[in-house]
Amino acid sequence: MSDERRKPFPFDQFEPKWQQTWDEEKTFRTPNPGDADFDASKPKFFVLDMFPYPSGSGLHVGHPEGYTATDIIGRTKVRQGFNVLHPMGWDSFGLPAEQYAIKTGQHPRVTTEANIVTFKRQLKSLGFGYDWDREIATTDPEYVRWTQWIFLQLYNAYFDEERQKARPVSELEAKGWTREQIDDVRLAYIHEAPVNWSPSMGTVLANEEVEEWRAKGETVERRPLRQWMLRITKYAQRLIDELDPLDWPEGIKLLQKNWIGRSEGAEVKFQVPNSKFQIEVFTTRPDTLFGATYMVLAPEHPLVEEITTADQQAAVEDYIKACASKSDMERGDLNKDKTGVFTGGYAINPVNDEQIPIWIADYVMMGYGTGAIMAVPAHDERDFEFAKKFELPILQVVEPTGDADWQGYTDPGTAVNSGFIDGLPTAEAKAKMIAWLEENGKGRGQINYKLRDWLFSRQRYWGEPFPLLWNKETGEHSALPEDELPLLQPEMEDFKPTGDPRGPLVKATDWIHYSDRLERETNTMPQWAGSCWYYLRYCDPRNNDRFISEEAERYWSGQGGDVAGASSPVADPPSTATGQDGPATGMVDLYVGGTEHAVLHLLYARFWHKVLNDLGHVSTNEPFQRLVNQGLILGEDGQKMSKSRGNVVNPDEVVRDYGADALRLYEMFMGPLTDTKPWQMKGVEGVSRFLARVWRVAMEQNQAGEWTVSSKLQDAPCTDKALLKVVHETVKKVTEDIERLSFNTAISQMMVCTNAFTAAEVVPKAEFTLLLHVLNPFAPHLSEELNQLIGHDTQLATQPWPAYDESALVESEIELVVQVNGKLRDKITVAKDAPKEDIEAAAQASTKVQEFTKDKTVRKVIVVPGRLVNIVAN
RNA sequence: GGCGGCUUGGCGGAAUUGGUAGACGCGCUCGACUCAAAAUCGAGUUCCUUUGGAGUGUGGGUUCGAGUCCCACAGCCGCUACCA
Repeated sequence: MSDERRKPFPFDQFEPKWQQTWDEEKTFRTPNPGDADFDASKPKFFVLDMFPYPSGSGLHVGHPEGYTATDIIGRTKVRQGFNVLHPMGWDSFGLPAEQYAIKTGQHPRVTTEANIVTFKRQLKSLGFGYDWDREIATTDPEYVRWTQWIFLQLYNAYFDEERQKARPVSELEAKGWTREQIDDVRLAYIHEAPVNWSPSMGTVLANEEVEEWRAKGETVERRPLRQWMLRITKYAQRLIDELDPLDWPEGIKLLQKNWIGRSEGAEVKFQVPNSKFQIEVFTTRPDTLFGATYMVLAPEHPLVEEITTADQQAAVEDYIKACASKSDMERGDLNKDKTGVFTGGYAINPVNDEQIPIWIADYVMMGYGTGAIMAVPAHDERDFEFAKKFELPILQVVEPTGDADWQGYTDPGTAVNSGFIDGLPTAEAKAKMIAWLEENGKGRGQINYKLRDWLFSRQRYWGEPFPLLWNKETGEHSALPEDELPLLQPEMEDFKPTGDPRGPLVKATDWIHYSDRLERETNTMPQWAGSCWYYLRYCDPRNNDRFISEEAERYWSGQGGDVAGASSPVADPPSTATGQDGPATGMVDLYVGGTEHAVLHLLYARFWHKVLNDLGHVSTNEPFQRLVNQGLILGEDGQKMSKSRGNVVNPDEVVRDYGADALRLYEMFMGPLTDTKPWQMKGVEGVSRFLARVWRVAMEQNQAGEWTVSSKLQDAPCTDKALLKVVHETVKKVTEDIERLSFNTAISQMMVCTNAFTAAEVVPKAEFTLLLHVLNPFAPHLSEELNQLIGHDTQLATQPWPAYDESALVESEIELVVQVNGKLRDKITVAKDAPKEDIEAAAQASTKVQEFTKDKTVRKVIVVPGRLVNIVAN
C-alpha cells in the first residue's frame, strides 16, 4: 500500500548486504574432486531442486516452497560436515519462447536470457545458498553438446534381451549384422506411425502431452508421420523392478507402475478359415477362452480390409469413416453406448474349433495389445454390454464364488463349460490354458505393457537439433561426428510454422545442406531431453571433454574412496530421513519438487540414467534415491492460484513488505512440506512478528530510533535452568525436525524458545547464540546479522552445527498424569527415578483419585514410566 | 468406473512407538503503555445445561487406555480413464 511502511526490524538493509557477501565470498561454493580445497574425506550430500522453466511471469510462491526446504537441508548438512552439492539451473528450452518469437520476431534466445536474469535475481533475493558457479541452462551450447552426445549413445546402442542391458551396436557389427538389421534395434529409431499432429502449433506431440495442450485450446489430430522414437519399452520391467529400493512416496511409485501398466496373460492366435490370415489377440483371461463368442478388431486394424465380406463392405467403410472423424475425447466419452459393425468374417476359436463372428468396434484400441480382442461377454463388462446391444451369444465359463450372478461376473472363480480346464480355479485354469496353447502352437504366455515407445522428435525451432545426417541417395541415416557437436540451430528471423510437418528448420536450406550427398535432420528434441540429465551436469558443469568426469561421477554417486563407510562426521545424527542408509542405488540423495512430474520427467530421467549405467558412463542404476513431493500452495480463497481468479501471490511483494526471511519462514511454517495448504497473508505477518521478537531479544531502540545491542544481553553463564532447558530442547528438536523435513514444528519450537528469551530478565549471550545457530538455515539473513551485531566475526553458515547438552534437558522431578478408568483426574509430581510402588502410592494418595474410586474396588494400576498412572476400578 | 490422498477449535496446523487432544501461529476478548491510535508487552480463548459432562467426518470393534490399530460407511481433493 504505502511505500513508507514501518519496518519492525531493518531487513531491507541487512538482507541485501548478506546476499552480496555470500555472492562475493562464494560462501556456498562446493569444491569438486580435483579442486585445491577439495577434502575427499568428507561424505557427499547431493540435494536437488527441480530446476524451473524460466517463464515470462517470473517466480511464483510455489517455487520457494521446495527451494527453501532444500536450502535448509543443504545449509544444515554443510555445517554437519558434508560436502553438499546444491545447485540451480534453467530448463530453458520450451515452447512459450518460440511462440513469443512467432508473434514478435524476437529470438527465443533473447527472451530466454531475459527471463533467466529475472529468475536469478528473484532467487538471489531469497538468500538461497546455491553454488552459482555450477549454474547451467539446457540451452547453453556447451550443455546442448552433451545432450546431443547422450542422444548419440542411445542411437549407437541396442537392448540386449539376455542381459537386460543396453550394449553398443558395435558389438552387433562385430557379429556381422547388416546396417538394416542394426537400424531395427537401435534405442533411437525411425518409425512411421500415426502421431498427434497439432495444426495450430505446427508440431507433433507425445501422447502424454496431448491433453495438456488441448486443454489450452490447441488443436490436435492423428496423422501418420516419420518420427524418431526411443525404445523405452525395453526397460519397462526394469523401470518397475528397480523402483523398489528407492525412497520415494509409495503413491508416486504406484503412479509410475500404473503408467508402465504391466499385465500378464496370453497371446492367442485365431485362424480365419479358408485364408492365410491369423488374428492375434492379447488377453489377461486365457481361462475364459471357451467363452469367447465373437471377436472385435479396432477400426484401424490392418486385417479389417482383408476379412470384410462384400455385402458388409459398405457398412464397415461407413463405420471406419465415422470413427476417424470422432475426436479421442468423444471416443472416450461415449463409453456407455457401444457402437460397432459386423465384418461378415469369421474366425476359429482354437480351443473348440467353433466359428465366431468378427466385428469392428471403437471400444477396441489399436494402440494397446494387438488391436484385436477375443470377446468373452459373460465375464467382461465391455464385451457384456456390447453383446447385449447386438444380441451376441453370452456363454458362462466361470462359476462365481459366493452367490453372485454369473452374467457379467469378472472376478476369479471356477472354470465351467471349458473342457480340459473345468473345475479349476481361475489362476490354475490360466496356467493350464497357456500350457495348452503353447503345446498346440496356438499361442503363448505373454506380458504386456501399456507403456509405449517414446516419441522423441518435435517440429520446433527452440530445441536441440538431432545430430544426425541423411543420405539423400540411399535414404540412410548416420550420426554426426562427435567433434562437430554441439550442433546449434541456424540463425533465423521468421519463426512462423510452415505447415510442413518437418518443422521450421526446413526453411534453413543452407544449414540443412551438409554435403552433396548428406543433409541434416530437421527435427529437434523435446524439452524433456535437457531435464533428463541435468543433475549429472551439475557435478562437473564446466567440463568440455566429457559430460561428467569419471572422478566427479564416482564421488557424487557416493563411490568415492574412504567416503563409502562414513555415515556422518557429526556425533550421532538421526539418520532416518536424509542419511545414506544401506546400499545407495540412486545418485541424488534428496530430490524435491512438485507432483506434476511424478510420471513423465522422472520416468524419462530414470530411463536415460539406466542406459548410461549400462554403457558404463555412470555407476548408479537410478538417478534419484529419495524423492519428496512438495504440496501445492493454494490461494487465500482455498482455490488453485491462477491469474483469472486473481488470487496469485507475488513473492517479490512479500519480500519487499516482510523480507526474504519472513517469506522463507512462512512457507515452511504453513504446514507439512508435502501437504496442500492455503496461503494466508496474516500468517506471513505472524512469522514476521516472530522474527521481530528474535531481533528485539538482542536489540533495543534508543531515543533517536537507532537499534543498539540490548542491555539485557549479557556475556555471562546462564543461571536460569528453565531457560537453559528450553534452549537445549530447541537445539535438539530443530536438529531432529530438519532431519525428518518437519520444518513447521522446528519453527514452532524456535518460537517457544524466543518467547522464553523475551520473558527472561537477562539474556545469556552463549545461549542466545545457540538459537541463532539453529535459526540460521531457516532465516539466514537475520541470524547472520544478529550474530555479527552481538560481536561474533565468523559467519554462522560456515560454523559446525551445534550439539545440545543432554544434562540441561533432565529434571530431577517430573509431572505424571493420573487417570481413573482412562480419564484424567489429577497430576502428581514425583522424583525422576521414583520406583513404581512410590508412584502408585502417590497416585492413590491423591484426594481427587480417592473421590473417584470411593465406592469402587481398584482392580489394576498401570504405571507408564515418565508418562502416567491409570487406575482401573469398578 | 479405477487408483491415490485427505477429514482434529472460528482458521492454518501439533500430538515421532497406542499414553495429558488442541503445541505453535492467526483471529478474537480483556488489561498495561498512550491525549489517542498503531506498534509492543501481559492474561485468556475446543464446546456445553460448568462441584460435572461431551469431544479428533459417521457407525462398530480391539485395549487398562484409540486422533493413532482393525472392519464398514460418508464427504472432499487429485490423477486416470473402454488397457482387453
